[in-house]
Amino acid sequence: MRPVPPAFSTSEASARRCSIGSLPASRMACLSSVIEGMKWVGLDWDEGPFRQTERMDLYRRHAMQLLQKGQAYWCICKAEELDARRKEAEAKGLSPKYDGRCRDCGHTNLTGDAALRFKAPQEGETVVDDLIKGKIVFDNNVQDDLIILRSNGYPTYNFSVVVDDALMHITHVVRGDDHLTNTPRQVPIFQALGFPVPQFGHLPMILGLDKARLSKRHGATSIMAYKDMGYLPDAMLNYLVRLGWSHGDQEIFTRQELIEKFSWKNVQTSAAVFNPEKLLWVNAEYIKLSPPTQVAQALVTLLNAAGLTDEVQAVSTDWLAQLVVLVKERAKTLVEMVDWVRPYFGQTVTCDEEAAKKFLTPAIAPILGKVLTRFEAFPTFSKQQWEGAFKQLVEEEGVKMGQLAQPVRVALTGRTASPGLFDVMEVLGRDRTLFRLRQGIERASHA
RNA sequence: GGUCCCAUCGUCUAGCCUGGCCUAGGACGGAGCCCUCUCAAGGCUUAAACACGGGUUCAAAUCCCGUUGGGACCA
Repeated sequence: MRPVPPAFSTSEASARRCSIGSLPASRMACLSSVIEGMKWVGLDWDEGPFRQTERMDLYRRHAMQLLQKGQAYWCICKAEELDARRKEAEAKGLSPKYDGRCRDCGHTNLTGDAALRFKAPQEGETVVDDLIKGKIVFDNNVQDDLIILRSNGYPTYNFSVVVDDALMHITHVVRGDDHLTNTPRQVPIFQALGFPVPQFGHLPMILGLDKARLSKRHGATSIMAYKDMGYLPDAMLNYLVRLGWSHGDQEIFTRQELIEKFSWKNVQTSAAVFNPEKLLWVNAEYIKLSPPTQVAQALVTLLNAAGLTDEVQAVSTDWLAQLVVLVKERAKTLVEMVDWVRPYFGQTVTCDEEAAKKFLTPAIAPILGKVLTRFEAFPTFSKQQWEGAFKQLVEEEGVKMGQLAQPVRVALTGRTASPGLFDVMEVLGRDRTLFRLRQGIERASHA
């Protein structure tokens, strides 16, 4: 899936179409994951998806129309013959295109196993004024008389998309640049059918780290895998759009900005390498910038997945948002955030053994006791007051801040790394802070 | 093989159209420093690129030609 900057798809003249070729059942699963991915990042469409298998009569009708107008003809050459002749031509150094044997024979399809070929113009040139690549000129004399209906009666890709685009009044065809050379094959079909030719825009491909085209092969995870890995849909969209489009030095865009600032001129012409590290950074930015309630909402899914369902149900959404604020600048993904946030659920704390061994020692227990006493003296929690009291004690005891802060941190969170001590206390609340402190002292004294 | 597309730091890119302001700017990642109760975040500094060769011009990353390299399509 190649995301198109939303500005394109919102331009009033165009309906947004999601079309699906004829796929074997095995690939339908793959397709639904594309649709799921589009929905997740909020790429919307107005019509469809359409299944080409349900539109057969449309394609056949238009094919017959071309036949009647003399712009198509039945070809009775067998596949093996064509193969042989192609190889022959190649051996002689000629272009391997169809030799036009049946072009003017006026064959009919009596036997029912002829293929219908489009009479492609053989003179002049087909000019495509691409929205992204600019003017591209193709010589018509290298164009093949391509088959539009196979001998089994099914339309070929290049024909069916033209019929679909025309019938659906598509004004802008924007697709990967792997379709670039299909364009001069399609344009004459629009013209032969008497339809206006839409504007074309060919976006460069996205490559994997190895510079090979991005595919499921080399771990190019499906877009939904990023949801599970804790990426925000807005971050995903921002990264993907920015990959191949730019607006000066700006890196982070709101959806609105994306729409307002989009311009074809700034779409990159060359392929881009997908860089997971930068995506990670963009995601971190979004975690920091997005409304905490929104992040919290996305986090809940991951929390549940991590088996914290009961814990989540026990707390308010407001408190979850507060939690997000507490840890948002240290988590680059929601999965990381789940881990950061774990210690703040429940009454007691799960203590990291090594952390406890190092910081909750008998030696520190007495000072910890004094901390507890001072805190207990306050009937309610106040960041300023508690921090003041703590610092005063540090000074009186003649210890370094860190010497006391780390043991308290371990007592409160069970870990040696956490957000600011007093921010932690605020989220924990007075009672749980005191409770965990007492437990810590208990543990320290008996260590 | 033919046709078409593409080419600026490792990566995403600005600049190219409308040559001079480019001793090539930003971002990710890297290195270093600062801040600091830990971990982050943040701030500052730094290394790192115009694929190559010819032209045109007073002047080219920018215009022209060629080469090389990558890619797509055709079967």
